Amino acid sequence: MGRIVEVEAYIGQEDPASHARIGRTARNAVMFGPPGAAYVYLVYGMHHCLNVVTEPEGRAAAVLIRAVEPLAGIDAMRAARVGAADARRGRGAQTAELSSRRIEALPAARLASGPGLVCAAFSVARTDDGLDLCDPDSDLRLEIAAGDEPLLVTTGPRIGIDYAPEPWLSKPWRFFVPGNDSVSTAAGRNRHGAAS
DNA sequence: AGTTGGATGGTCT
DNA sequence: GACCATCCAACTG
Repeated sequence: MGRIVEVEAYIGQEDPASHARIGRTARNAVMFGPPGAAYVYLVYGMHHCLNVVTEPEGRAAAVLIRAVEPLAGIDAMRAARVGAADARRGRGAQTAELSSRRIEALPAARLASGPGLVCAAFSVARTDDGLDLCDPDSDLRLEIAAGDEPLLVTTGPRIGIDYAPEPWLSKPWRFFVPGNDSVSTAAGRNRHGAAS
């Protein structure tokens, strides 16, 4: 269990950074479905990314969960990270042990500090594509953080979409908690946009 | 502290 | 056959 501290928005087929830009396909079909569903896909042949479908059926939009601050079940997340690392083949047993050692030494805040790492820590895979994240009985679900004091959120440009033309490339559609240790480092967690 | 390149496979033309 | 909504190790300075 954790708190989401970094997300990115991909809005509509007109957004050239979105998987929906090419229209409905077998991979992105869930994005065109009802809101609240999980859209899970594989990137770079080895990492999964978890999104939440946000707009009514027919309009493709989703929010990518980029980072989660672990709050409970930290041992399970760590074990899942080790398991995900071990699952990769083509590496010698020695390097596998080294990577396992490195994960064991990781601070809890860094267990899900990136979109691929979120899925590794929470054991999210392609088989979770289409799940209803609003189902209170589901193992994988969203909950309202009741009782928490509101967190400061700031914005910045989205990460890893250099192929997208302006103005989309610079749209401040990445939202994160500035200074939070669990925000992804690739995104440069000390940077912040206009709003504060 | 910042940059670079390799791993790796599903998906679409 | 090209293209990735990434991560990490191994470099440079």
